[in-house]
Amino acid sequence: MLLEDLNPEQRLACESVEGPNLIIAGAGSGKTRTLTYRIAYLIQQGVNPHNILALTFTNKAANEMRERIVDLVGDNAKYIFMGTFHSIFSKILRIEAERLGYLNSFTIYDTENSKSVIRAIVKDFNLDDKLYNKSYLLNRISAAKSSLISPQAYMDNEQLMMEDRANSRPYIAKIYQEYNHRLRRNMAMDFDDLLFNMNVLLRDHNDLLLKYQERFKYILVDEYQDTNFAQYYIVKKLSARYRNICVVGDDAQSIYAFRGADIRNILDFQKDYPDAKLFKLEQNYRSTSNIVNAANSVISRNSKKIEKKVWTNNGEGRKINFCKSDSDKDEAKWICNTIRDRIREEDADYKDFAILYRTNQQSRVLEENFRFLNIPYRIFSGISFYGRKEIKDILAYFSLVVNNSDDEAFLRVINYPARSIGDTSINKLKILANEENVSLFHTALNHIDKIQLTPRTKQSIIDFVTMIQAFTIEKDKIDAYELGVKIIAKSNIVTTLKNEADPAVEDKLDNIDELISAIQAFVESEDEMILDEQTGEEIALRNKTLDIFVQQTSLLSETDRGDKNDDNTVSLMTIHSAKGLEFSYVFVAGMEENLFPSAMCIGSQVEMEEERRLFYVAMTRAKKELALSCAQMRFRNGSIAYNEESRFLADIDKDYFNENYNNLKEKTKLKTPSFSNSDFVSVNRNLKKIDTLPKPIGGTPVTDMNAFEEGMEVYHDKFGKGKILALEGKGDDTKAEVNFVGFGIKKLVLRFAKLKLM
DNA sequence: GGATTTGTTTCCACC
DNA sequence: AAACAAATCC
Repeated sequence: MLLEDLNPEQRLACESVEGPNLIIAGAGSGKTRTLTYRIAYLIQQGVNPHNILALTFTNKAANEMRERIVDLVGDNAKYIFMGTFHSIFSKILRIEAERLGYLNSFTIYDTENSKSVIRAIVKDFNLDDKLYNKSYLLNRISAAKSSLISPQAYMDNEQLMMEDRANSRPYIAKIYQEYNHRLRRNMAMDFDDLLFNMNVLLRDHNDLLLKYQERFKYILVDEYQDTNFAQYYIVKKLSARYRNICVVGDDAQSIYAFRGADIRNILDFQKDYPDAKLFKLEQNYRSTSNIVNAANSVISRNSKKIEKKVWTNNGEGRKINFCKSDSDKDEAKWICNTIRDRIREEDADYKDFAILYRTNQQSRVLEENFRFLNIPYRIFSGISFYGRKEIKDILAYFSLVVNNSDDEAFLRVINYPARSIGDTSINKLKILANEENVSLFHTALNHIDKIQLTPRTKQSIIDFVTMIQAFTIEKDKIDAYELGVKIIAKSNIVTTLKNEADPAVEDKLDNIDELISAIQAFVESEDEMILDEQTGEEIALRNKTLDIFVQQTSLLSETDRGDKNDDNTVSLMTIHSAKGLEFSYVFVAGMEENLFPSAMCIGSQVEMEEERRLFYVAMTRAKKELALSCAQMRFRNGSIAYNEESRFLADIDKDYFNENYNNLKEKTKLKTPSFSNSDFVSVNRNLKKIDTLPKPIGGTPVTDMNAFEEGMEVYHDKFGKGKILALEGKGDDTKAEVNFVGFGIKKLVLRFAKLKLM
């Protein structure tokens, strides 16, 4: 029997096939397994795979799940519609593009493209680009789109307009409007448009709403805690007819509020569907009990959550390993050494290890060490494969061929490789394009005679657009591989690269080869099956054309990238990209205040709770051993940062740590005999204690950080009287070790400590 | 028009 | 520190 491998709760969650269902799945509770079996069970019960829509968090997860379901219930299962929100709805938008006034060859803009469009608008509007910062604007626009607020709705929204005025940025609505206008002119959609336009499609076209409601009779959503309003609304609309909606998630792992994810979607599911059945998967099969309990103690500090108790039958396992090093370099060394030790002493391989960090820039120093020590590694985040310049250049050629209206692509490649078409000529083209209200490509092709250009430049432009046009004519006739290889050859990018005195040329050529292999794999991949609405016949979508390749790749994340399966490498990635993954040994590096939790969240309770959930996610990736590390000194953004250890360390009871941590704390404790509380940070949390402190007494405030000397008696607002034991650093970075009466030795950054001389 | 130098920005996570 | 944009020179 299919479901006999599941535990009782998992099994109940699978068997409840009809109606609204909410599955709260704790970390490591076999969520993917349950989802997989649930879908397999649906099919076994006679549900047509065509009628199943499964929305997952990564494309890779979708593909793995699909394969597993095929294994369980047979080949028919490959027809289920499964993938990320963005990839599924981009496919539907492609099919229905004309309803929205788009061609189906529309381009999907990534963040870089979007920012570039915004920068151009700010320039054209003659606005201050410091005030109208492109990242800020894109965030603002993205937030609006994720909440289904159109430019018009934005202008009509008093709240938003008031916020912008209060921020001295009254023109954001106008920029948003112009941004959308330009995207449309470029026949492009940004990431948020894929969701926004899907909503428009379902809102304005009743026949399509009905068509997809009928099509997707059973809807499953994974990682529901990370859905935003636009996603929530699509799901709500699509499931409104049959109400077979099953959402799976864990509120404790909600980590995407920054991009509009709304935790209320999962918290309020039962309000939306009062008849919803609730299932809780609480048994953790992944981690040791020490890790599970430590993670529980962290998440228990958060206030807003659905009650659940994650537990495990697994053995206690090893205590949490810890290292506080002097610098980021030493931290990296410690991690590498520990990995080597484990591999030598235990039955472990490089692929069993992951190093997780809060910010991408932390990967650099780690990478240096891995290189130096010859430990094979792979960085999953940071500059992704498709973000590399040489790859983006080629993809821009592809985009322009597929969609001649794509001005961003045009501008990127018009003079790369150099064709003697400089800024002056391009600006003339831009002005004319604006007057004619057509794309740059179109202007160059049809209106070139209207501008004054040197014959040489003019010929260059004509040659360029003629070349692109020739490719465009072929785009539906030959497959992506054939056309792609042709474009790469004719564009001369490879030859140009070879002539550059760039030490990284070999890498770049390798990357281009990898891109070509990816196109080949795409062309050779199995055809996607669709159902003919009229006849009910299954049809293979055989067009492996370049436009589909381009659309598909723009939605790939680095974690989706096919690892060369037998890759035995240590994984380096941000905690965000580690979501859903697991490793035997997990290192969380950079456990420091202002880094993790990020400086931007300190001061906001809500954001701090999200950081804490992020830490929870990091901890629960580990199966066998969890190691946390921090550095006293770290290079960041061109300067040295000194940070205290992360407050999250103190969220974990010290019993869960090994001696590395407790010895360190023991030392501190010995130096501070008068502070008897064993919880070494309770000072920070225990407000009562602070309230009972003597009221501040007099003293001289000090502004010059060099005025302090060892042995001086000082006064601190919270810790009271103390004596300076040691000073280190100078100027604004000066730190002091001060022995406070009743609080013991504290290390303080003088700039913030507001010490007074007694 | 193109190369080189100088100045400026970004410093949180991502589809 | 490094990536990016602008300014300057040839």
